Amino acid sequence: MKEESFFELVYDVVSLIPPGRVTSYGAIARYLGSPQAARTVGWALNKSFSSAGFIPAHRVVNRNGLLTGKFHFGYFEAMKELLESEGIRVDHDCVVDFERLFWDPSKELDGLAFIIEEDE
DNA sequence: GTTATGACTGCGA
DNA sequence: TTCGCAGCCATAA
Repeated sequence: MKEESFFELVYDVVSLIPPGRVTSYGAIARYLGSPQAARTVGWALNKSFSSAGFIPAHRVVNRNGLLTGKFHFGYFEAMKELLESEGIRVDHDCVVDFERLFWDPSKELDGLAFIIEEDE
């Protein structure tokens, strides 16, 4: 069963991001096997608003820790407030201590009984 | 069916 | 240092 597409996997990974943590599009994409498919990750999140349940897309930022998709949340401070609500400090649309809060699925989920990457 | 775009990333000049 | 281009997957027109 792992017929899930790249698209579906994004939802799974993003949904697994623990509160107070953030990750990058490239990290997710890399975990899925295509580090350069980060664009698709962002695109998936864009649809997440009208697709799957709630996707903590606010925990997903670009490699610089910059809230690049903030303007997709309705208003610019929405993403920031969501992050601060989880204890993540955001300064000028940039995640503070981004590398410290960085949550890498290929690391955190490495070895865990995840849903994908185990169809063999 | 093809073409264009998108919340990205990495490398080259 | 900054600027520009190419690559990846999926959706929309």
